Amino acid sequence: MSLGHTEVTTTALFDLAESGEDCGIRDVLDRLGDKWSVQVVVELSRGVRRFRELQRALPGGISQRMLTLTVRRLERDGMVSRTVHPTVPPRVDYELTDLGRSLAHLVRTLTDWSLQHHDAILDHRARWDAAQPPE
Amino acid sequence: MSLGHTEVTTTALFDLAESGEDCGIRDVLDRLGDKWSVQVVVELSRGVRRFRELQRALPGGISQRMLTLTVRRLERDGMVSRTVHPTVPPRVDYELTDLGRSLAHLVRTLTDWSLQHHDAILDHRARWDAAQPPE
DNA sequence: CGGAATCCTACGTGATACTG
DNA sequence: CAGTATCACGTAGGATTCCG
Repeated sequence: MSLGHTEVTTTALFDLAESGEDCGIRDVLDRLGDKWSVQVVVELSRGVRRFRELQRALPGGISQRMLTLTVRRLERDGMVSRTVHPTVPPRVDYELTDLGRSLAHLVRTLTDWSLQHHDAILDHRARWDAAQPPE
Repeated sequence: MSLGHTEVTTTALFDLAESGEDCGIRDVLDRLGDKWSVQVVVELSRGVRRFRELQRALPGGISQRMLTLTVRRLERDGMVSRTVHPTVPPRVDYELTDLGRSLAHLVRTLTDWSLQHHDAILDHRARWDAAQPPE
């Protein structure tokens, strides 16, 4: 499947405000920034989910391919555990790990911030757009 | 320049864990997730910066085009103020707004979390990669 | 059911050249 | 200096098909 092993993603050195060190924030942002990871983490924070359950639960309609890629990447990073039950038909359960639950808390912080400031952002946008070249 | 007005980015409804409401988290994540915004915010959190200053300060080497796009989007969202001094040669100062400083705090939270868990993530990745089909 | 493999497209990003 | 305009490219993501 090739999830693009680490050499690719570890491009980013990043220099933080007071503590002038780089950190792995790029790895985290790459996951948070993609289209589905956050939604998957949120849904899994509600409990164990099977593959199709997860797919149907996500608003917007994720494709099988993207759901597979997303849970695989989360699993690779240790956020999600994947349990295959050798039954027929097959059954695969996905669940947040401790690390994943920690990430869920972080996501919670993000959503809280978004809720608080989203209106202000949209407001600024509207003003900025209005001030742009009438074209 | 067309920064893709709001219709495009407001695709995401998003359902949060306990509070089953959607919020503007997608707008925020789109900005946090792109390649340069976080670095720009961090650099600006250190003080006012001119265009070239900003460009030279960013590790990795951002192109003029991407720096322009990045600061424009941040300005559009109300995170950054842009001040043009009508001198020759021109001088343009960029500075975080209150909203931008609030975002900087959020970024701080993100980097802290990353610092705490990055090792664990890399660890899991190494293990996952090693466990993969030897191909 | 839970994928993998393949093909295709849109968009984010980079490189380069030009301008006031 | 601080941009804008063009082109060119890689890749995230979607649609479809096939498999155990």
